[in-house]
Amino acid sequence: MAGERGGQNHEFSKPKGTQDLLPGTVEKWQYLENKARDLCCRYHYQEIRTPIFENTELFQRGVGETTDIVEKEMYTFPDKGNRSMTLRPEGTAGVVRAYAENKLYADPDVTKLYYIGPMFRYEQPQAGRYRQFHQFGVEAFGSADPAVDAEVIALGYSFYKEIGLNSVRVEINSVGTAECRAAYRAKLVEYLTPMKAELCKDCNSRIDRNPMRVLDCKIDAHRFADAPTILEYLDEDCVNHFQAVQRYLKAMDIPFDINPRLVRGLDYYTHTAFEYKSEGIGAIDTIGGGGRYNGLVGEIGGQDQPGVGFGLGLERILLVLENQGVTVPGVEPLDVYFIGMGTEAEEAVIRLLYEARAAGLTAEKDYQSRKMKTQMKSADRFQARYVAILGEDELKTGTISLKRMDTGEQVTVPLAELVAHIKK
RNA sequence: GCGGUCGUGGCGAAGUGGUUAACGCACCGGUUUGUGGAUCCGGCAUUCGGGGGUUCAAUUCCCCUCGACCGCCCCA
Repeated sequence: MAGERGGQNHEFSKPKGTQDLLPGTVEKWQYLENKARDLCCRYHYQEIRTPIFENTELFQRGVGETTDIVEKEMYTFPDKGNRSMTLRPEGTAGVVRAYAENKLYADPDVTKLYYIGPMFRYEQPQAGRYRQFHQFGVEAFGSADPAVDAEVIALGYSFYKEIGLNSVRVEINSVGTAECRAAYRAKLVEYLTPMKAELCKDCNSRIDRNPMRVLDCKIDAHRFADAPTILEYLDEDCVNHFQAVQRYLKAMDIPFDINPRLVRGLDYYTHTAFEYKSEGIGAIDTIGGGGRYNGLVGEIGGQDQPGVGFGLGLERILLVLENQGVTVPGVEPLDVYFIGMGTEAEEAVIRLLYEARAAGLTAEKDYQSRKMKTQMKSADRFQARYVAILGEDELKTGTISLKRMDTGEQVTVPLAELVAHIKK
């Protein structure tokens, strides 16, 4: 699990649904972040950092007024100028805003961006769900080429593979254009309405709000085997686009399943919608998702440009990694732990420590006036490769005792050779 | 927003309506003065999330509250 146990019997405790990432855990985060950066570099995506909060209206318009996110999950507050601000609930809206505001569409090439950072949604926490969570996401603007859809899907897929997650499934769908969706929606409502009385309460409310979601209902799903699918209502362009994406994925040998009922929770998607799924986080199986959003840039106020991107949940990835027993690098061991015996030696050790660190070694000493035996235990805990001991004898001769902790062998070397001896 | 389970020392974890709240791990100290990872010895919660109530008496019973975990909705 990514977070730490919380103590409540203190004056303050962390806000519900948030986590303190302590030493021992942050290394895993750094590992994921480094992998993401390296991968983005190879795919030729560049990092963008946008504000953690934006004008509320950006999300209302960008994400969609009728989405769950906007209707009930946003952290919205007035600032001192009485402007309504919102902690970003997802990454795309802010990046699109920055893209438009900074006129990045002037770039003659496709603009390929990535981000890593916290997102906020006011929800009831559970396994794999937090109020502050973190996403690694990419956005590519300026091309409607289905090859970009495929590249984005491939980038996410590669990320999972490279961090050691081999069981990720890719599901794709096409949600068409607004026009295709409207036609499909009408048909779907037509299909569902006669059976309305037999459907569960949730389904009934969803028929009006978002009929495509009804098909996903856990209670009634079995009744909809013969329901119309969006794929039957795609126009020629949409079909061509969708088929091209599939061809490109096959060309890269990226396995995927078509899920005609895949619906994403954000209103802005057009054409391609996809999710990455995995077992191992309790009731939740989506560890990432994305799609194409032609029209969103124009909606946000820029010169219209097509776009496509994804967002991956880092907490969820970490949970899956943990459940699948994938190990990631931990704390760095120490090259050398210094022990000084006596006031004079202590002072010399201060200097040696400084010099060792300047020379590139990972080095530490005791700061609690503990006796030597205890300091040796510390060195052991820190997995120090060497312990360097300086006492009166060594001071007199300008040497230092170096003990190799794995073999236990100890040698006395001239001070001048200390660093070189440890480095080899 | 709704539902379930739970809340004892740094961590894991027992426990009972009533004088000193097991145990394990970790940590600290010691086993004579400058040497770890083994053993042994000793130390380590005036207190059982917070508040209120019942009772002669509550960590143990009741209520409220906060929090954690899990699930529903929906998603990362």
